[in-house]
Amino acid sequence: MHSSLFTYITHYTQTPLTQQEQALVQEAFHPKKLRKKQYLLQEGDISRYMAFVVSGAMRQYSVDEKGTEHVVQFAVENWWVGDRESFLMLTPSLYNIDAWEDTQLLVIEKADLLQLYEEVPTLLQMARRMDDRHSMATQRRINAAISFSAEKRYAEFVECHPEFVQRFPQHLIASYLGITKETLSRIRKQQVH
Amino acid sequence: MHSSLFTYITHYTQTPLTQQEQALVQEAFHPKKLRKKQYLLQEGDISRYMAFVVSGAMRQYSVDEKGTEHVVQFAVENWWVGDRESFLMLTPSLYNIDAWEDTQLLVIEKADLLQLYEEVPTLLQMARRMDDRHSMATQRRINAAISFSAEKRYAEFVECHPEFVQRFPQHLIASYLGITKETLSRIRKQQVH
DNA sequence: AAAAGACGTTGACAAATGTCAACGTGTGCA
DNA sequence: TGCACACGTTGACATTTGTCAACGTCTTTT
Repeated sequence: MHSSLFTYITHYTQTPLTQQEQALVQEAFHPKKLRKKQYLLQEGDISRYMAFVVSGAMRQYSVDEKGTEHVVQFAVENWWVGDRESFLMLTPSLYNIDAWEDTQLLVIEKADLLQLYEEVPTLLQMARRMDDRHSMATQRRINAAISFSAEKRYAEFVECHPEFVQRFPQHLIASYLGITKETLSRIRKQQVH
Repeated sequence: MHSSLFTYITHYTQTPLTQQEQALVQEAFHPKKLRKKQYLLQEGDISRYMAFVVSGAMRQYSVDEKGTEHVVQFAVENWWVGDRESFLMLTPSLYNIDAWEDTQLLVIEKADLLQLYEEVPTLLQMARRMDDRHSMATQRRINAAISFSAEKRYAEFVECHPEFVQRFPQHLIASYLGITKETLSRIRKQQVH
């Protein structure tokens, strides 16, 4: 159950965990199963844990006054989910996180994570690398949002996230790109030519 | 010259630097003056350093095929500038960074920064806090970009960044919000009512 | 098997935003 | 002093995108 997490950590740090470290990690991360449509977090809740996706697919989204959903983040195998702002500040979250498919998670509580950072320096290193990657990706997404047309944003999305294109329906991808499902449908129709 | 940086570090970590640590920091960060319109970084360059803004105002922006500029980030006193992606990956930057006003910087090279992280743990702690704040801010900006109307994005911007509203002209703020200067002008006209 | 719902598509129309050109006002430079 | 330039505004118009309703196809549920 935890082995994909070990693989992930090693992949990002080039440093295998010792047996003892593996034991500490295994103890801190608790398996959790979510069925399709189940919530991991609801708007207003405080995100008291972060979770590693072992298998399945999740999404993080906000809901506006009209009830329209806006996908802020997708997550599939070997991604992390959790609202960072709520987790860090212990404030009510602005977002919902739910399972788009039946999903296997490894969940860790904040206090345990902080302690684990002390005990397993490799994990801290991994967190830093992840943060770096995350900040680069968000910078690009912001630049795309303010610079590119909907058509170009979609093309970039398909190129950078083919795994999401197969996994999530178009109306969710549209909302991730900040457009409606109808607009995305028309963009796709044009591109076939 | 370096005192505002010391103040900043202490503010974010609640840990004053020792005399010796201050000396190390002072040695690693080099003062640099930029006149209005001077570049710190040009598209295609590799961002070999990060810089702390002591005084003045900078902007980071991309330029599209049509030659239109899109502001990705503003930075004034007590902010950091530098293209993180280029800095971390040592790849050519997609962005330009230039001085909007005459600006005083404290510049640090990558190798020196990494070494300083080892020597001054407080600095590492500061970096982590900054990254946390940065990731929370970008998450909100992305959510705004995909969920809010131009009008609402502007309202939020004014509320969250009054310092930028006074400091930068409207056409730059428009480009930061992903709209044209004409649209921003009309939004502002409506809101006066 | 039937019913309900999710998903994608299409058309007609409305609303938001962009484009282009013109103008007035400052500011700083020659 | 005068001239160029940056900035913001406005109008007319084009383009993009959203909204709403309808429909067909699947899949899921009953």
